[in-house]
Amino acid sequence: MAATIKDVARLAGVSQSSVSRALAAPERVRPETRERVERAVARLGYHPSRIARGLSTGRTGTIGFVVPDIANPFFPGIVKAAQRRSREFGLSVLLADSDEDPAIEMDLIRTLTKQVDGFVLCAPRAGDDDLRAVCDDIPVVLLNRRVGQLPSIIFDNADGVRQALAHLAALGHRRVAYVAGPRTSWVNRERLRAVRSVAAAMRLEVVEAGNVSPDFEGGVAGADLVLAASVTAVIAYNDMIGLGLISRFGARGVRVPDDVSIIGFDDIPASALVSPALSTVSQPKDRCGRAGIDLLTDLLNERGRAGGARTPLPTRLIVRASTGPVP
Amino acid sequence: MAATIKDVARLAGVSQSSVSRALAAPERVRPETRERVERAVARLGYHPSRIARGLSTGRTGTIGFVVPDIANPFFPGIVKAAQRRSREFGLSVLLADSDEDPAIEMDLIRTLTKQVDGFVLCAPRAGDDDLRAVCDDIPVVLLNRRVGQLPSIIFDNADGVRQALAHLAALGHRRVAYVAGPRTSWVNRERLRAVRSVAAAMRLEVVEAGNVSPDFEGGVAGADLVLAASVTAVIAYNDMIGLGLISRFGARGVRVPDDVSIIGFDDIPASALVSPALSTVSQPKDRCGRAGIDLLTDLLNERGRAGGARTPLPTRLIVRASTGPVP
DNA sequence: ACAAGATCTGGAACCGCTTCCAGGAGGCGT
DNA sequence: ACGCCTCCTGGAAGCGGTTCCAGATCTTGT
Repeated sequence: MAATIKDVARLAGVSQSSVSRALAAPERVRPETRERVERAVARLGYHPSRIARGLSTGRTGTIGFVVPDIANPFFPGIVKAAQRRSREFGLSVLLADSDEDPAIEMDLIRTLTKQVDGFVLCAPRAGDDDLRAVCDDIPVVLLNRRVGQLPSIIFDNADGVRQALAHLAALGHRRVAYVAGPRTSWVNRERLRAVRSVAAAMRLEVVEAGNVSPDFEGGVAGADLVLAASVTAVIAYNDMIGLGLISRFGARGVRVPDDVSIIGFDDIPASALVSPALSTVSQPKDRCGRAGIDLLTDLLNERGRAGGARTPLPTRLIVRASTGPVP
Repeated sequence: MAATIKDVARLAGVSQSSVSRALAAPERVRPETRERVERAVARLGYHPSRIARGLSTGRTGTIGFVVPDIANPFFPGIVKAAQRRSREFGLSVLLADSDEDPAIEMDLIRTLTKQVDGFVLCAPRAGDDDLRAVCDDIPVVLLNRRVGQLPSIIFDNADGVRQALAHLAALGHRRVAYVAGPRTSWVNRERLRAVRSVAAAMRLEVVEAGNVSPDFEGGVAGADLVLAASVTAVIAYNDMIGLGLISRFGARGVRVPDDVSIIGFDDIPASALVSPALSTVSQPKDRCGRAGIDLLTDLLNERGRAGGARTPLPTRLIVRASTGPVP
């Protein structure tokens, strides 16, 4: 059906090897040969079979991208950036959604291992040891999580927390709540730790509310915890929780930001659209996606695990309408 | 490195062919042979190489799934369902995001054609002829769009519109606006046509506002068009526009639903969370994703283009807080 | 007990490409 | 004119499976 390298070779009147070379390393064949091959390729509309190439080179030209939930608005931005970057490298992205289930996740990784050159892994729930095991088999870049010295791309959570607390402190708040996400989440632990230490340094009082699930419902539940703690400001583990807080506060007659200020994390699209718009710590999702692919391709090319962990990506506080002076 | 079929054959003391058979068609080998193979497989942790299998069978075990924008909350649900279904079939899904660009889209399709067995294509912007051309090369299922007799999965837009208008009519509305999406969108044309014919049948007056872009900003822009048309209810091409309408109405002091009722399309997650919550015509995204994969696998198995187009998936009006009696 | 058939098995070709290897053609120094 | 090097080229051996084919073994009917 489709033209193969043989057809090209025949039409160009050269050998298969020459066609292969003309395509892969044009400088290694005579200009005339190259031109004949190019003409034949054009006439036949030939595209080399990635499968066959994969079999002989051991490279598939595909990278696996695992996310816990593509419906979580935090991820699409990252995935899109990663895909764009991959396209520039001529790589394809095999996206896998683990449905937040660590078992499916490892299963997915195992079956995909055979058909990808490496993984970009966003696996908040998997065990450290599982991840280490995967890394032994195949190049892996971790996203939004650090495990030992494994290559990873993370955001500067501590600095994000610092910006958020400085903002609140400047508005006169002295007592703030942190609505925590899942206890097992590496990012949650990072943010919690940062909240504690930064608050201590700034002489702010901190109360921990939660853990709640990292979604709208979690925020709704968290709102009541927060109200019981009589604080004037709250930092949420993420924006979905923040949105839940706003909604529930509204329902309970608590005004935002007059009675209580709210800051989220992630800057998901919806945060800019609700009212009041949610102040949030934004993370450069596109840079994250790009950096993940870049680091992985480094790993793929220079066998010598290029770089290992990278310096964290900067975060930035976006002040919107959900934060105001202390009442 | 990894075990190959040869290693298994050696360890089991049988030939490669027997190993292959024992794995692919266990009933075609003696039970004893099968057992020896199974033991060897287990001891070696052998998994056949999909690449190699692909080369000799011509099947990759991967299907391409193209969406215009994975960040559009309409798609993740569909993609997730498709992925789950694919997993059941032992297929992988190669997700590609065309960034709403028809050129990238066709490019993506062309490069992916070599590495997938078929496509599920959600391509609202591509030309009919381009799509037909793709279908000649490789099995394709279209999503949310009908092109001639090409296999496709669509929703029952007309019935959705009917439910929406019936709801509004029951609330006493006589004059409603339709805020149209992109002129080139097949779905928009479907909905527009349905709005016209159903409204005529129900003796409702319809004014068309738009076309606007199918996002929040489009809704904001559409709101002013709607107000200028002095209607008491509006149907938006999709929920993002609906959310924009709600927001802009709020900013202009127009109360929803007291002054004007709003119905969207798609039932994206955010619609349930805003206030007032958006009434909307919901489409079974999970069934859509599943059906897409099912239809494609049918196509893949029975060469004879199984079924062609399917009957539309049912839509359902979800009444929330954005619709009320005519003022 | 023997031919005919059904079952099972191993060898080998093949899928489409890359890459190693050996050899021919041409350029250069002496 | 000779040998040596470099540059190109074609042949062939893989990569790891599947599958066709022919032969070996085992049933079965008579």
